[in-house]
Amino acid sequence: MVSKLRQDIAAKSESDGGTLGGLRMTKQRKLVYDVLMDERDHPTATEVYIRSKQRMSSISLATVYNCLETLSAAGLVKQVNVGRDASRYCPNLAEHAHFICAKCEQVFDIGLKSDKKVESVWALPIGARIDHLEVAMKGVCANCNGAGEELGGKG
Amino acid sequence: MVSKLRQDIAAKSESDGGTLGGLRMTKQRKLVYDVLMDERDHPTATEVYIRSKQRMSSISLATVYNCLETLSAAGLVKQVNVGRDASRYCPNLAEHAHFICAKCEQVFDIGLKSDKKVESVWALPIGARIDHLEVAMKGVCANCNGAGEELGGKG
DNA sequence: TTGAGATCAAGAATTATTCTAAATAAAATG
DNA sequence: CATTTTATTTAGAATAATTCTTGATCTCAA
Repeated sequence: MVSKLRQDIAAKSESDGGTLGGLRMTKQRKLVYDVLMDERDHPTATEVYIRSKQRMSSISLATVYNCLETLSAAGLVKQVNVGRDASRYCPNLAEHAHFICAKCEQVFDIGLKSDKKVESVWALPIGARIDHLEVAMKGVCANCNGAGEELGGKG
Repeated sequence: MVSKLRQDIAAKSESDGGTLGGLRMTKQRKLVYDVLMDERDHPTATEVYIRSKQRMSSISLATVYNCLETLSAAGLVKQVNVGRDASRYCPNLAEHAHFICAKCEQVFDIGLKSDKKVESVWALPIGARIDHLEVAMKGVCANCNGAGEELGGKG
């Protein structure tokens, strides 16, 4: 059902307007969404703003925030939080965790092992309703780890 | 080894000063730590500040931030982040996740099921080093769920 | 075309947090 | 014990991300 939604959005992206699941697909919203899809590197709101401005110079930062918020609320993108850093945004709707490298600051999507479920390891509180689960990891990526460590790089 | 550390801190808390694993246990640091131990409800820095001020009226917010940062770095407390909310602090050193209720805003510690490991469900990137893993859940707690829903409360 | 409601833009406001600089306290040295 | 050194605390300024406000603009439906 997620991929069905994807197709619908792609279709909308072709045209000029229309709605999507009650969400009006305005030029700005489409643009922001396209920016996220084009380079799936978990940009921050400011980075999305910079990229969006290259294609629509009139767009404002506030609008980018609005769009990201709207798209998140509609379930079309995910807001990614790692520690206290600025939020990042991600159009990968599959269940996944995030790993950020403390050196190069790249963010990686971490998928579930097949047949595994996140909730399976936690002693969840009985009677509670879990609406949202976020898993964030910080460390050093394979590339930065080992390689370059002795060069005394930035981190 | 964690509980050994605990005892040491408790001991220090009795006396006036001393060091602990290279960490100088100043009045302020002890106070902040005691505040966290006395009411283990995951207070924010501001809440810790308010409680600390009741016992040492001269303490400043900056110092509370300093102490929380120092204690976190020393591994004596954990900084808890859920979404974009203000950080909360927790002296529970066991591996656990956090669940925050969107209605009453209470934070619950969620333990691992016995014999389970967090990493077991994730397809971790080969060659990367994971230093830190944080699991945050949001939803409605057992108490707020079911009870009170029809009363049209705040959230 | 017109009116209502949604969305956008610009900039002000807010909030949590960090930084800075001076004052104080504690530890080390003689 | 007096002095020097170093770490910590304090108060307030600064920062950064995000949200809010207001007026303008757009879109939809009649």
